Amino acid sequence: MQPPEFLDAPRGASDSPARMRDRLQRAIEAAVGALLAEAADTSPPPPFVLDVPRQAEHGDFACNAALLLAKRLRQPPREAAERLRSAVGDAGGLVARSVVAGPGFVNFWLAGERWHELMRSILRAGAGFGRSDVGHGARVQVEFVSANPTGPLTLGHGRQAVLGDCIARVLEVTGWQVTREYYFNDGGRQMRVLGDSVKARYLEQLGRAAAPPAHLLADPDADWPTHIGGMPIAFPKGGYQGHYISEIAASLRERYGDSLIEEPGEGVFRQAAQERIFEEIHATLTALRVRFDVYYNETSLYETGRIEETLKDLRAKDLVYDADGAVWLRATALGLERDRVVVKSTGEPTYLLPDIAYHREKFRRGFSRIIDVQGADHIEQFPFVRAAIGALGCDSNAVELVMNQFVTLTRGGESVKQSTRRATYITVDELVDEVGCDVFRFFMVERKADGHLDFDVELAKEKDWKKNPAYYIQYAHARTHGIERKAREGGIALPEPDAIDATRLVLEEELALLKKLREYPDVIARAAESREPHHVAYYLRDLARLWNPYVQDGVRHRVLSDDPGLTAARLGLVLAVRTVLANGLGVLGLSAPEQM
RNA sequence: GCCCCCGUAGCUCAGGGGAUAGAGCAGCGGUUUCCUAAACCGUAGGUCGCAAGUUCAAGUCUUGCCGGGGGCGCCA
Repeated sequence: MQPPEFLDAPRGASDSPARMRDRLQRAIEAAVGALLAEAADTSPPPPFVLDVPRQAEHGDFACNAALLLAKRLRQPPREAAERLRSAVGDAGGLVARSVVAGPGFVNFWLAGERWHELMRSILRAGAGFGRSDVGHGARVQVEFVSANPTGPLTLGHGRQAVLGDCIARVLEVTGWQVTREYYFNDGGRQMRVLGDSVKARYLEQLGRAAAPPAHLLADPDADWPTHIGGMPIAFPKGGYQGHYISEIAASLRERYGDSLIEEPGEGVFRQAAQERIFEEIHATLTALRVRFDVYYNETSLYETGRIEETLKDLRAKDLVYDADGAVWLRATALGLERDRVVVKSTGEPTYLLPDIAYHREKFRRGFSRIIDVQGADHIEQFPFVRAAIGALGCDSNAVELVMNQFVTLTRGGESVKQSTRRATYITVDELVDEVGCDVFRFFMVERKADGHLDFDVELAKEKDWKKNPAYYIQYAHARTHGIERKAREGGIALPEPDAIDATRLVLEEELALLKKLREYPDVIARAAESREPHHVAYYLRDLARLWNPYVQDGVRHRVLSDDPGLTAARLGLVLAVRTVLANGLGVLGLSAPEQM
């Protein structure tokens, strides 16, 4: 029943905690199989769960297999559980004790020695602890942010930047080869409006045009006259009102004087605005420690003929038709609720067509997994893209959507109104200046992506660091270095992993820490699989909450003591906690300071 | 009208069908000879929006309703 290598393994051999659970899992599977065979039941075994119970009294692991099995064995659950328990036995020395509990759970306690080997395996693995190879080096693309270069990044983009980056990081540590990609949406109407907005401000600054009055700019539905007091109004309806537009216009005026008056908004103005804004976006992302491997230009899809090709291929499959002077995607034929326009009656594609072409390119570029991180405002779009590329022969199941809801700001309990149109919003730059990159990232990634995020600026700015969760975790890490510094001062060397006798750690809080450390690889695996990095943030808070009090109570269990063996064991714990905190902070893209 | 998200402690939120539902902040009461008091301990606080259903077992899954947010264009 047990894998032979387990029995043969030399004591102290690398025995990863994840494998400890796997072994127990296999032992239970075998026992379940035996019980079913005895009952002449040939159906597949039930998918039971073996997990870490909330209550420590319920053991190191608890299994619900007997509850699922009871009916098929025609036995009361607790009786089935008892049979299962004895069939599993000690699982080859892995299990010290097991009991039937509650309605029919089997609770397992691992043999102490096995449990303590965990610490050595953490120290040996170091930065590799928690890593795995479930991705097998497969190529995955994570596309995120993808904001149009029409203005500074908003908090929604900031959240997405951190979220996407953390998803990429957690995939990297689980064996995927990740490409971070930003879809640079540089075609289309929005960019023309941007150019026109800059040109209008340019003309206004030269006294060649009048600015629309503020009350009209404030009203999205307002129409405005062509002239005011004999002066033409150049500013486009729905134009970009941010102060940065005027700044770009002013720099063009300084450089070119009035020689651009006859230039179209779409030319120099648009180009200058796009470049300047993109530089700023790039700088913001850099300040957030977010770096992209690829900036993919929408315009390149036109230049390489991919747009036309996609349209042609859709037409060949009878998935588009002409109506009202436009070209429609026959989405209803793909099971969706309505058809949608892919080429407007003006001859210009809508955003949908390039998006389909782009996703098709993702497959052509060899990604086996494609993750789109998108704001809730784009959610409607996704099913159409997915259905269309599926119809074109791509594996649409390989495309995933990670949706993130918007960010609201509160400052001292008061909500702060954000309005892009009126340019009365707080930018990522401003907020990062205020709270710092680490805090910003932590707050943005701490919440589940598909829920609204209430960013509490007061808490984020909190310099009373015991209240600020980001600092609380970093401080826990810094403390491990504090102890190391103290040890060095006292001439105490850090122990080698093999020289540590972890069985000296017997206090309840020490065992609680070891158990928490053991969970780390599971947390990472789960965060990666579900694309939910917030689990890592919560885990780190939990771990810090165990660690800070432990260090604090320097009377009950001082790390540095007169007992060299105990000191070595506790220094081992210090290093193990540090390793896991540092690895987890790394997955979230936060720094792990040695001193605060 | 249709679609998506949310509804869990005073507030902000975790919770992978399992046992007595958790954390942070804010309360209240304490702790300083200490590896950082930038800390810690204790305490209080809940009909998990409501109602049915599935299940041995529902905060978790299904349906309906109520409440909040967002989206529903030949805009992106």
